[in-house]
Amino acid sequence: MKAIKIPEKTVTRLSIYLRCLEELENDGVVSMSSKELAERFGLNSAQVRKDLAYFGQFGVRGLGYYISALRNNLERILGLKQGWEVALVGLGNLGSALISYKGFQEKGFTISAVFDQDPAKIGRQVEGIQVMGTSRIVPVIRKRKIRIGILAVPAASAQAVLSLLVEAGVTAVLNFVPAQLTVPESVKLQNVDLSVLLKTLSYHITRTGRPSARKT
Amino acid sequence: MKAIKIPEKTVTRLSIYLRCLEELENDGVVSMSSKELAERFGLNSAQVRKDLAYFGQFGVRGLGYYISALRNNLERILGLKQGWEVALVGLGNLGSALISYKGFQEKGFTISAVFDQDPAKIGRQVEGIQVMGTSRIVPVIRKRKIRIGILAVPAASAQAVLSLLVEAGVTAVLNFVPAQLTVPESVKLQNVDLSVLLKTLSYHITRTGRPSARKT
DNA sequence: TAGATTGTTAATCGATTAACAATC
DNA sequence: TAGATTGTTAATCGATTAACAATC
Repeated sequence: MKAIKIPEKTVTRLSIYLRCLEELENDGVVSMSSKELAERFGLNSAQVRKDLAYFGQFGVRGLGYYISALRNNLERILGLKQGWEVALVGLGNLGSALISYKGFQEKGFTISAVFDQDPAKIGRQVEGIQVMGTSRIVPVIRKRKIRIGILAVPAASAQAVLSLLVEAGVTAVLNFVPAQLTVPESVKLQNVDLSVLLKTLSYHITRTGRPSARKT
Repeated sequence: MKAIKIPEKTVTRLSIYLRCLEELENDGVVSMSSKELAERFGLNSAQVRKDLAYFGQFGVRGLGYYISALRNNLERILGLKQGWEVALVGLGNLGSALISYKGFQEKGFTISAVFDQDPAKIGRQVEGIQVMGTSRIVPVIRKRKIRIGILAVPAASAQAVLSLLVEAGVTAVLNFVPAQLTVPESVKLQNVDLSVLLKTLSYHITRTGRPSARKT
């Protein structure tokens, strides 16, 4: 058994390829070369071939890739052949937003457990799900064997809640909390730090744009 | 004038450093070495020094960095000494979520214009802001000199709306739409593709975890 | 077969890290 | 001054891209 490490960036690109392949399939396209695909993605054709080659040989020399077969393979590789249950912790502004956001469901990710520590929220129904207290995190997630968590709590309690999620058996967390959090090696922590992203935009404007839209 | 290109990753790390410095300052810490700082960030000390060195000499040899002065410098570099107005386009699930999310405001980013193409939404007040039709994007953003846009519309209309934002003079866009969009060189498009992030998690579980939590 | 395109190796590019002279 | 730590150069590492033999 060889242990070729697959770059994180490759996995990210794979799901971008997949999105594009779904569109192509809908348009009735049967096959395409890595060169044509790369143009759509705005990438280099060698990169497309190399990304795919990490997982096997999916192309046909002289012809290219069959769209439908490739789409199928990418879904399998990414683990999208099955749906996933997701546990959301934190029902503040962002958490509430996420639970009513339909985008996750469409991709096969179902928020099926919601936790908050506010007694005023516990017991309420949100999008058909009863909100539970944080003391229920470990038993409920364990029982239902949920593997994905979404962390949308205040920064101060983030590490404590994250540890509970990990204890409960979650192995992948989508983290919206702007804080330096630690997880065991085996757990994947995917950070979505909106304030960092905005600051990057601020930097860009400051460096490249003429000053304007000042707000006091 | 020299044109040293500053890596995107450096800018991202700068805003992570800033968050940590704010905490340290609140704790009354006066100074710290790059080694100690790097430990907090989970990074290499040489990287911290190099990231900072792109922008000037902020340290004191033999001592380290004064927390307060460094925080101040990073705020200046990132363009956070001023507040920024932000235009939000798309008042669906995610857009509604974002407008009530208080996290942006706290960091000095104020959503001050909201657009949607749905006649049922136009004219309504949301968080004290009157929703405008998409035909108002160009005149309103131009008039108010807004430089940052948030894109939260359906994929099908994303490119058209994005082009309007660019036409209106926006130079930085936080994009939540999972689609391949194009902007002029001068415009910074920051993608936040939640479904890609979830698929990365799915991949991680599939590769590393035991199968479980199957949803049909 | 001739033309096209893959899969893969080798070259290039860029980012991270180690090392150290400069200097507080 | 002696000890510590910066700023920066050089070495290393990893990811992207060019090139091409294999082969449909």
